[in-house]
Amino acid sequence: MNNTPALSKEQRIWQVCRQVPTGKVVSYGQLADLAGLPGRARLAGRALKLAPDTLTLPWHRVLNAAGKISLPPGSPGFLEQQYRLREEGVVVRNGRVRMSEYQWQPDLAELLWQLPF
DNA sequence: ATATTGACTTGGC
DNA sequence: TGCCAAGCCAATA
Repeated sequence: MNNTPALSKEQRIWQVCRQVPTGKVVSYGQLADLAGLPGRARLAGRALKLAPDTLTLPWHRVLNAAGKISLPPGSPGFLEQQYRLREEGVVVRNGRVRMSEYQWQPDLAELLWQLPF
């Protein structure tokens, strides 16, 4: 029988975020969609904010739908995200990246295999 | 119990 | 390009 406890919405967001490959990015809305939470972009943002550092999530690969870093420009978080993205070879100009070039397009069947739900 | 606040998105102008 | 209004809903106030 199945004793696996259901994952919280935040945990599902975290699980999907873990699958985003180096050098690629996703939007909050896309992250929510892939986690089975359509229309819940805000929840995705909140989930990342609440994520424990011990999870070492690639949170920096998550941008808003316009391809822009959603943290306050110049803030510590903004600067760290920009730095981390550049470390992976992602070109960031004015706090923004070209989604047409870097947006992750996952193979849904494969993603399904990876996720615990 | 009502109101405001977000690491957001989309459509319309 | 940019601004605005809706829609979203858990957490805060």
